[in-house]
Formats: sequence, C-alpha cells, structure tokens
Amino acid sequence: MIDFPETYNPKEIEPKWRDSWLHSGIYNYTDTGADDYVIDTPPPYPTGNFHIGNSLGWCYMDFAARYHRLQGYDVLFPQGWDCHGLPTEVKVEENNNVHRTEMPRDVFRKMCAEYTEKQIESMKQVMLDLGFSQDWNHEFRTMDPHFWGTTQLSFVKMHSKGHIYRSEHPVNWCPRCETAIADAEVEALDREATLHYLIFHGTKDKNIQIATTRPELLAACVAIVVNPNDSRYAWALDEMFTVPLFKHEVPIFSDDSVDPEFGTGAVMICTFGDKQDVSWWAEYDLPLRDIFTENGRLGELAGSYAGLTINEAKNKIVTSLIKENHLTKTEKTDQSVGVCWRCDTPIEILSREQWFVKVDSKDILEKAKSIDWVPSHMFLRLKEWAESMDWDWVISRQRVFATPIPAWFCSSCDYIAIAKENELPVDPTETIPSIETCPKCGSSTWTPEEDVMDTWMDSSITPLYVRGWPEKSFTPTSLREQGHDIIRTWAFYTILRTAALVQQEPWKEALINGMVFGDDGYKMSKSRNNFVQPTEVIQEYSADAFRQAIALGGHPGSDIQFQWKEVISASRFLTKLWNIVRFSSSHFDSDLPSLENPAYRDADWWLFNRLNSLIIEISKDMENYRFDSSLRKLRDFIWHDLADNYIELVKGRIYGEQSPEKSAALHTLYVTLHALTIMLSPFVPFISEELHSRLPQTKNSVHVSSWPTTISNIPDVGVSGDLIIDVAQRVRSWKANTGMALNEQITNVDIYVSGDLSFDTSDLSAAINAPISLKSGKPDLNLVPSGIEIDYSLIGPLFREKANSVVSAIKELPLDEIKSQLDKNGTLSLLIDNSEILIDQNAITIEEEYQTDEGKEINVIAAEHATILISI
RNA sequence: GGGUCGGUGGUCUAGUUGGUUAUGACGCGGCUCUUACACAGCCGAGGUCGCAGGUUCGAAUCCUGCCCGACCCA
Repeated sequence: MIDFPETYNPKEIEPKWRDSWLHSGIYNYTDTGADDYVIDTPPPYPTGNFHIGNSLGWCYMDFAARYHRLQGYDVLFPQGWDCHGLPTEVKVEENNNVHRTEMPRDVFRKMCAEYTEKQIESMKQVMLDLGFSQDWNHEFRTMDPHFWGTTQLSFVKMHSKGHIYRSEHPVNWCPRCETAIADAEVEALDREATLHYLIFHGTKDKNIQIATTRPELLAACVAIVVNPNDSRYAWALDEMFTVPLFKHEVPIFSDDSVDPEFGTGAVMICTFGDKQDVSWWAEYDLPLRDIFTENGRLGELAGSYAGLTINEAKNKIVTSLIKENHLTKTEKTDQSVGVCWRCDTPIEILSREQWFVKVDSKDILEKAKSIDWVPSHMFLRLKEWAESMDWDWVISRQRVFATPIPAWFCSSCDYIAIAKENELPVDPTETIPSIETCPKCGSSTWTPEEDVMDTWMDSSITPLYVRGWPEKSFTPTSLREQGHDIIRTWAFYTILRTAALVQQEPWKEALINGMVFGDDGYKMSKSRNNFVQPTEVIQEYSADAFRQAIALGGHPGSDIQFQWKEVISASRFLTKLWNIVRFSSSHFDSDLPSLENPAYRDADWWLFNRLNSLIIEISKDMENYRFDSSLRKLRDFIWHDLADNYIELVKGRIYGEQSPEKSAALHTLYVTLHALTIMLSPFVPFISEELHSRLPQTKNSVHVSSWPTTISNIPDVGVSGDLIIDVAQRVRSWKANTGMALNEQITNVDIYVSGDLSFDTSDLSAAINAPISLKSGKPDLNLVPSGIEIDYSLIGPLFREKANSVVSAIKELPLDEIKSQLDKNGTLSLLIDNSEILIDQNAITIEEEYQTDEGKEINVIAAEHATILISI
C-alpha cells in the first residue's frame, strides 16, 4: 500500500472522520428488523460545559452503543437536553439585566430558550469531538413544545388515574429561589449553631426551660414536647405554658422521639422548624401558626418583628429575651440544616397549596428489582432511598421557564379544570380551557395556574419519549446509563413515572458510573488546580487517547481518577498500533483477503488460536460492560502477542521471496488486523476507522461492520506454538543480555524437546538467525537437580495438620536422594513420627538445570518445554 | 449515627469458587538505534495485599472487630 503516512496524526484524522460520520449518518437508527438496542440517554442540563464527569457516562454509552451495532442490533442512541430550570433563568436575568417578574412570561421564556440553544451548541461540539455516536435525528429538547406537550400529557394521564393531586401540605421552600422544592433537592449541610435555653412561664406556678437553636420561631410555637420517660417533667404534662414575648399559651405532651440528653430534654414545636415538627404537628393535630413569608422573612404573626429576615429576627428576639429575663444561657452545638441544592440557601418549611405526585415505594421497588443493575449493589441505593421516602413528591414550582401545569381555577368556585389530552401542549396563561364554562358553577371566568412543573417531570419520561409513547406501545428500553449520585432523583423518578404511566420498568439494564476525580485523587475544582477538561486532553493528545484513559480508569461503577499517565500510555499504544498496521500493509496487496487455502505454518495457527480466545473473552467482557478488562486485553494482545511475538517471528517470511508461506503470514496478519480494528472500534473509533479503511478490500466504515466470529478449523498447535514463541523470546533476550546484536548470526542452535514433540522451525530459525536442529531426548550434558517444587494442593488436603511437617521433611532430604527415589519407585518415602509415609511423584516436581562444562563454547537456556543449546 | 463501596510496589490499577513465586501501566536505574515503531526492545530495583484477631494444612481472597477514604442518607 502506498501513501501511508509515517506518523500517526490524530489532529488530522479525528476531525476528518468526525465530519464524515456526521454527514453520512451511519449512526442513525434504522429498523432492519433486528433486535433493538435502545439507550435511554439521560439528557444533560445545558450548562454549556460538557465536563469530564459527563464524558465518563457518555463514553460508557458510546462503547455499549458501538458494540451492539457491531453485534447486529438496531441501535438507538438518542441525545436529549434537559433545558428547563432555575440556573438558566438566573443566568438570563444576569446577562440581560432583567427580572423575570418584570416582563411578559413568553418573552422571558424566549430569552431562556435562545440562551439554552447556545449552551447546547458548545456541548454538542465536545460530544462530536469525543467521537460519540448519537443519532442526531433523535435529538430532543425538553423545552420544545412536542416534548413538554408529552410531559403535560403524562401529567393529565397521571392526574386522571389519581397519581397527581393538589392540596395544602407543608413543603420544602427555598426562600431565595422562592419556590417549593422536593426532598431530593434538599441537601444536608453541617454547621455550628447556638443553642438557646429559654424559660417558659407556666400558667399555674412552675416554669419550664426549653432549648432551641431557633428562637426566631417563637411566634410559631404551638407546643412543648418531652420524653415520656423523663421524670423531670412528669409534673408538667397537664399544664399550659406561655410563650415568651408573644404571650400565647401552648400545651405540653410527651413523645418517644424526644432525646432527653439534648439540651434540657424539653423542646418546642413550631410550624415549622423542621420535618420533625411537621410529623408532630400532624400526629397531635396541632394548630398552624404560619410564620414565614415566601421570600424568607417573618410574617404578620411575628408582630413587631414582622418583615425582618431570619437572621435579623433572631438577633432582635434574642435581645428581647435577655431583656425580659427569658434567656438563661447559650451554648454551641453542631447541627445539620437542609439547604437548597441549587443555591445552598437554608430551606424553610411552608404550608402551601401545591401539586403532588403520590409516591408508591412498594411499586417502585418492585419495578426496580426487575432491572438488571450494573454493578448490582447500586440497587441498594435506590432501595434505601425509596424506603426512606415519607413525603409525596411536590412537583409544582413557582418559576417561569418550565413546563406549564395545564390547569385553570374557576374564579367563582373551587373547581379546577385540567386540560384535555387533545388541548396539549397548552400554556394556561395564554388560553382558557376548552370546556369554557365551569361544569360546577357555570362561571366562564378562569384563573390560569401560573405554577410550572419540576424539571424532573420532563426528564423522568425520557424512556417513554424515546420509545414514541403514547403513539407506540411501550416496551422497556435496553439501557440507562447514569451516575450513582443521581439514583435518588433521575433513576427514582423515572422508575416511578414509568410504573405509574405504563406499569413497566423503564429499562432492562441500569449501568451506573462512578465519579471522576482529579489526578491527585480529590474532586476536581478550579481552586485545587486539578481541573481537566476533555477538550484539553483532545488537544494535547487525542480523543482516542482520552477514551482509553476513561475506559481503563476502573471497572464501571467505581469512582475513577483521571490520570494523565493513562492518556500518555494510551497515546503510545495508538502510535504502536499505527506502526503495526503501517508495516503490515506495506506488504499487503489488494487481493490478499481472498487468498485461497493459505499455506499456514505453526506460528500462524498459534496466532489464530490466541485471536480466537481473545474474541471470546472480549465479547464476554463487553456483554458485562467490563470495558476496562476488555480494552486491557486488546492492548495486551496487540502489543505482545501480535507485535512482540508474531510479527518478529514471521519477519523472515515477510521479507523473504514470494512464496505460499509468505502469503500465508500476510494473510494471517490481515485477518487479525481486520478483526482487531473492529474490536477496537468501540474504544478508539477514529484510529480504527482510519486503519480499517487502509486495509485491502474495505469499502464500508468499520462502524457498520460485523463483530468478528472465531475462526473455524484451526488446529490446536498448543505446546508447539507456545514453544516457538517461548524459544524466540528467550534467545532474543539472551542476545540482548550478552551484548549481541539481535540480528547477529549464530552458528548453531540445538533444541531438545521432550517426547515426540515436533514443530516447524523455519520461522524460528529466521527470527533468531541461526540454523536449528530439533533433537529429541536429552542433551549430552550434566543435568543436576537444582530445587524442588511442591504441589500444596495435593499435599495439603492429603495430610492436613501434618502437611507442614511433611513438607519440611521433604525439604530436608538431599535433592539427589529425592530424585533417585522418585525415578526408581515413583514415590518418595518419608519417616514421620516413626511411621512411613509415601509421597506420590505428582506432588513433587524436581527442577533441574544443565551444567555447562568450562571448556565448551556452548550456552544452555532452559525453556518451558525445551532445552536450548547455543553454539556461537 | 445508618447504608453502600473501597484501602494491593512512589502513583494509579487487575486479581477473591482459598493452593504458598500478586497483574499491568506510569515513574525510576541500567543496556541496546536490531530493515514498523527509541512514543521501541531487553534487563532490573521496588509490595509485611489498611490494622488486629479468627477459621484452615494453607488467607490479598472467608469470618469478626477496628482504623482510614469516597458517595448516599439521617
């Protein structure tokens, strides 16, 4: 082959194929009637930055997609974008110096959509640069009417089946974002707080002291609670107490969940300080004293403190408490507060009318069990979360850029009109319901629902969406790939929704990836200076090197450390591979693939046998998503079996005169490289395509070819094959060690093999540059025992507790004695505790070596199955 | 505090139906430009397999406890 560049240049190759694939659309799904392999790609949030953590998941998906394509599946690898959400709203407000409440909703939404498009473009570019094989015909954006119309449809269907309801219930509320948020969106933050000891006056005579970290909630205090076994407070249980400053009276009762060790053992219940307050409030049917406003200030109930922020109120109230002698002491305490995961603001609990999705943990778990989790323990994370869910999922958000809740409120009565399926998609703020008049009271005035849906209402229907629901009936998708950090959100919600809407599990398999850490083992962060972007790696090395480093970082599920040294070794491998194919194809001619009945030799059979086992092992690894193991084996085979051993061995034939054996060697190389470029292509799609296209008679892309099958009718050359390789390697390294040039002529080499083993010596002879005489029997040299090897798996079970003394007794005997006994009797007799024990010869291997006579110019090398005598 | 996973040469990592001599990569030292490749080849140094017990003839592998780390939860 002519025109094979001397150096591997990824900067030229990768963009070339990237563009070519995009134009030819080879990754687009086509229904050929074969089994489908559908990936439920999690739609990323369009931050504009496709980072290394994303890359890990997408590499896994791409490996799987490419492998299954080669296996003949009709693969659908779609790409969606989870557009809606607060971060975009905030960014758009910042960039344009506007506020969402100061402009028409549709104008603001349009600005968000335009901004989102730009963010998507830059992320998409990185995906293309990394060589991911999505079907861009199946790209979707949750902000597109067709998508959010489907979200609305899922809402309407779930509402009609009773899965969605509207009611007043305490919800997590972010005072900064001014919206309700779900449990899954609340994160715990450990911090130090001040514990205040407060005196509450009893209405009879005795006072009680309670401890609280939140004196600003006094106005919302509705009760005091103590532990039933706490004898200190037995007297108090029938009494009423007056709340300091605010003067309303509250009861006291007892409950097991109060920790008597904490503070004074008496705590106040407020509506609401935390989730515990909510459950007490519900359980004991306490009144509601709504204290906070939606922007995180104290409300009317707080009297003169109304309008203050939480911190201001805390300071002022503490000052007043001191003044009125209610505060006896303060101390520091550790606490864990719930914060908004988007902005880290401590959340409050407010009681508001909201929309909820019922959580049926039992049903979700049942569906989750039928999914094949990889690795399997990831199921336990979902299980733990599902079992700890105590609140339903609040899905309404007081935002703008999201899927509208398709509902209207009758202005005259309490009727709520939910959109009909044929009205969707609909923005209720722009239109009135098709029923026009209220079926309950006849009014024709409607108030639109301005609340929108949690973005997870969008992203949790992706498996339904990519399957064409509801037009097409749903069957579970093949694979969901995602990080373990979002099992409690994405995975959980998706299982919930698919169970509610189509009573099935969303995916057959869930492949869960770990987190990516920096080179130093810590989370990547700008401040730690361990931050790496995929684009940097592509620029410095190549996408193919990056993909290998990701694959080899660890087995799927484990966290991986991004290692530049893995990129370096990956890059070296690509150069090695390039050189192998360049060398080989310089000898190939165009009709090589169709060579008939090649005159294969032992070395060729040896390579084919290795290749066959490789194909079997790689296939198995790929089925099990063991990308690390798979790529490691491929690299090992190529570097050692193929390059170091096979090619070195057959160079004599390749450089020799034209002959059937020469053609056979080239044919062997061709078949092997053809299979290898295919098996490598999921990992390194660019170089695989380039090299594959340079092999003779390859017309189509490597990515649309078929996964190699094992080569049939290969004689098992077994020991002979290994022996040739072994001898060549040992002679080569012997030459290197004695300072000889590797191509230096050797006068003669005698190879003594045991039994009737015979093999083809011509490749070997050329490889070591020596005439070879194959001899049977034993060389005429002094053979002396040099040691013994004991098979503990035989001795151990046989002698149990005596095994140790047996072994030491054997080791005490002179080697000659052991040898002569074994040679004579086939057993070794030992005297242990005055009784004779016979050891079978299978349990002992005597190691022997030849002694070279001083005067002779002969060198002896002991190989695995042979003895090599070299005369220089 | 609970759950899950992990702790293997300087660094990262493979390996656990228990078999005594633990894998590879990067880095390090030495030798060699041998007609694909010095981004190569050969040789070498470097490990009490987190710690302590236990089971066993035998433990990186099984059991118990502890320490450390990551993630999730409270």
